[in-house]
Amino acid sequence: MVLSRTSQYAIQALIYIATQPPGEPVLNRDIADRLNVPAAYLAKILQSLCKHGLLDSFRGRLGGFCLREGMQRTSLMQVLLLTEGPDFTKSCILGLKECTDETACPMHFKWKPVKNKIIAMMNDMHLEDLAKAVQTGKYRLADLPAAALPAA
Amino acid sequence: MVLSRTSQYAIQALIYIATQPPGEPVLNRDIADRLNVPAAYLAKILQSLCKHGLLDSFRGRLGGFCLREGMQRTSLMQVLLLTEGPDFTKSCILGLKECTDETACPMHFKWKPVKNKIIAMMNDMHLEDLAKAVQTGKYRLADLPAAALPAA
DNA sequence: TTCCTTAAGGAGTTTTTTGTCCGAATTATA
DNA sequence: TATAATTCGGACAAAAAACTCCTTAAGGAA
Ligand code: FES
Ligand code: FES
Repeated sequence: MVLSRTSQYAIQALIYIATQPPGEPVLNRDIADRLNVPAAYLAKILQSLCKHGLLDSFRGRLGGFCLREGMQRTSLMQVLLLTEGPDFTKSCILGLKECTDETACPMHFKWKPVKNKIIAMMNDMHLEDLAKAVQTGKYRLADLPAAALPAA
Repeated sequence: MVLSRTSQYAIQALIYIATQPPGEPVLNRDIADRLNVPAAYLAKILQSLCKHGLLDSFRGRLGGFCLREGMQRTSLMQVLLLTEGPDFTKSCILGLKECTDETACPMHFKWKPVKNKIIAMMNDMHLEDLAKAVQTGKYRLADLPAAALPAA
């Protein structure tokens, strides 16, 4: 309804990494297993997050991915601007090229406050906090694996 | 950010048809020209809206598409349930299969009220009203055609 | 030094979405 | 009845998104 798979995987992975002890690289394979997501695809996403400075990567034994220093307080908006593109916040819900009060489509003045809510929400959520929420055990980062479902 | 192209075209077309005198079929070609969208693709969408009972279609001379009787008060939600699928309102922003308070992802309790806003908004907007808004001339259904832009 | 493990990077495949084309069916009108 | 205008329906094509595979480079440890 709102985010591409790529964005979803990126956010899930970043939160998961943020739940892990800082400085200890996390394996792509482990993230993919944990999130139940295609590993080769996730690898591309992590690679891109490295290039954009959110993650550090290390090759070889004891390699993997870490949150870059100071990136614990990265907001989801920062992530989404990378994964969805810089126009993420600028779009008209009907697809018009411009979305301003002066070029309003018939949905504009209803949509605008909702859109602003979404933007505020994304600006307001940070990896750190989401990771802590996950660590309480009250929230899920991925679907329950089949093994965890009640036996048939 | 939120709607597929198909949904955008469908809504635009329905609003446009709703601005036209009822009972006088509107040509696919005219809608496509007016909205500046691909005619052959739009035709498929209109065909599907017919099958789902929102529109009536007429072939041959004086043919075209009309809003089905009583469909002036169709809500955008009704349209979106057709174009985005019946799970439109059910999705987790992180892509989890379930989105309930019991199966919450770490974004759930922030996202839920926003999502409910979107749903309420879509339930609240009806073709009739949107069409009237367009008829005031204050709102755009499509990007300005190149012809309407200030000369270079 | 050699082996194993890991990410990097590039090319390619599959699936979904978006968009095109064309012939057949239908209808008003001359 | 012939003709032109229109939607219908199916097949096809292109583009974008999601996903895979393979080779190379780099790093740690035996
Ligand atoms: S112009 Fe359409 S939402 Fe702003
Ligand atoms: S479970 Fe993720 S938004 Fe509800």
